[in-house]
Amino acid sequence: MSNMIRLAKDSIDKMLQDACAAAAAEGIFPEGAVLEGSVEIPKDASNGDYAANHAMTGARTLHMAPRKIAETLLAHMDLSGSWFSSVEIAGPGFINFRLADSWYADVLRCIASEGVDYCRSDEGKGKRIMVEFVSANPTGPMHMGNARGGVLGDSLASVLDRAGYTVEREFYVNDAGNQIEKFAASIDARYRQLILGEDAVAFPEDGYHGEDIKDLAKGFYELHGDSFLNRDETERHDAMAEYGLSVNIPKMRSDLGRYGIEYDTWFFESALHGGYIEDSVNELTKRGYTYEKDGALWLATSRILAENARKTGKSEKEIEKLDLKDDVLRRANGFYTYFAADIAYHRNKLDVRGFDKAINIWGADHHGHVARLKGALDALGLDGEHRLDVVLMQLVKLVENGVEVRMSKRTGKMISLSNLLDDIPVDAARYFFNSRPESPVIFDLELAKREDSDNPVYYVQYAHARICSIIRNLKEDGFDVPEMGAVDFALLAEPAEYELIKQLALLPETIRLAARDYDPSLINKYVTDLAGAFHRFYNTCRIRGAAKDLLEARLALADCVRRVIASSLGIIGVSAPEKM
RNA sequence: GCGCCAAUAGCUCAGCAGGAUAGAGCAACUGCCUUCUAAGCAGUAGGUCAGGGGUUCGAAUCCCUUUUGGCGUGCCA
Repeated sequence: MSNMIRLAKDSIDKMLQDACAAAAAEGIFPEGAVLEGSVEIPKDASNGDYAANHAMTGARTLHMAPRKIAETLLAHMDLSGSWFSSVEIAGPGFINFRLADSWYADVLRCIASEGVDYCRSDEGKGKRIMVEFVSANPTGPMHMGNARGGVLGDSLASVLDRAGYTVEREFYVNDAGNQIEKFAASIDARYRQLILGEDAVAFPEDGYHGEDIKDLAKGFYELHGDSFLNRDETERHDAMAEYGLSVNIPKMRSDLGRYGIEYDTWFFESALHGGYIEDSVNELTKRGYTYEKDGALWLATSRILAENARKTGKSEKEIEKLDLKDDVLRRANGFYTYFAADIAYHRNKLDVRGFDKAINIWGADHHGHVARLKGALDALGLDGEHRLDVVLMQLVKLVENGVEVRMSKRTGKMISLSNLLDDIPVDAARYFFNSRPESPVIFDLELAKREDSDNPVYYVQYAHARICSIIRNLKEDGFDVPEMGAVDFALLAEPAEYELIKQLALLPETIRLAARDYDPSLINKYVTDLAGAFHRFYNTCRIRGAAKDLLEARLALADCVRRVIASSLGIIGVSAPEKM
């Protein structure tokens, strides 16, 4: 609840504004002078704990040298009663502030009193957000891209939850449409090959070639023998599809569960096919955004997007460069396209189920789809531009011994999510894949298997286990973690202690940024930095054996670190072991 | 062709709504355990932030351009 970083920055800004107003009142600054600037945490702590650049940005508007402005501001500023012990001018005109003990003590008091809620804010105001992620085709095993999408989506959902949104996780099951027909035809061909011999039955050219299809055919055969051999093709395919999905969907669910991912909703595409897709398309027609051509029904995507672009001030030339195209909604054969189903699905999210916002985690190969889907929702009056956000993640490149391995179902060179989890621990995989979505990931399987003690995730977990061990030992000595009210935090005055507390204070701000940027990887970086600050503290500041008051203050600090590490790891789905 | 994403230490990556001397882990080298977990800490070495222009007090960060790589540009999903 308490973002001590924000509060400190805001209080600095306020002091500077007040000083500016005071200087203006004396006629030193022009009347009504307003200062703009930002307060940052300098990389180098010798430049203070916070640095303000107001004097430099104000140079132009105030017609005064930056350092002169800074001097004037300082002359009109009073630090007494603030969180800061000193302020000085440095470099080209930075105003550097140093934190006082009161701030450090307040940080620890907040963590102690707010407990698990320490990292929560109400910034999201309870708005309902749906995060849809993975949504892998149920026609085969999940791959490395799904592994990454699963981590990013689940972690992002947790981040948004901590940031005060009401979040639901959803998996969209594509259990209808073209690829299911292909899936069924593939199983059917394998089934008949099983009975009649491989050469007797042609395998569909665009079918799924994986071994898993043969396994499904075998499973089907074990259930039904050759009783389906002479049935009507439609009947056969329906049975095959139903059987295949009944095996694959629970498998996806259990694999994801193993990965620490639980969904609130598994939404089936087939539920949209009972008239809702048709209704959605009709609605677009009613609103005048469709037309018929070559027997198909088209969405005037180019018109919609061009209108949107004009609203944002784009020139006709720029719009022309967008190379906009229209999309088919209903094919000449009468079937609706995937795009039509997707429009209906997102209309369902925003309209029927009333989410304030829908966030999708998609592979970068779908990026061409984003603007079109948003445009279609705009056309439905659902403001897709603002209510649908798509996080595009770059795909995973698999490397073996330094050589790229092309993943393809055809060659069988594929590492599925369940294979991955057989080879490396869940914690390592979750930590590894939680990287910036727009950066490509190079996954070296040999390295990942080998990376046991070298993996940064253990560095973090080790810090947690270390603290637990310290607490256990001290308990044997008769010391429990003290009540925070009884602790004299002013005793914590070592540089390593200040650094550690500053790091603790950073979590709410990190969550705010991660939620704003849809980038849960910021939590990885944060918790790694926190673990580092703790390890340094551990090496310079002994707890056991210190004088009682100091021991208790340090023990209380260590316990705060333990709780913050545990809750940070919880956000990214990594466990916090008490022993290693 | 057009569009989107990327390029930072030998390797994997941080740093990106502009801020001070570009960071971390791994790998290499040197130290630190008779005291709370050495899966740790301290230090050394390692860089044309892909190349070139521009914007300004200040650019790895923003803009333009070139190069390289990935992806997209379906009556596929």
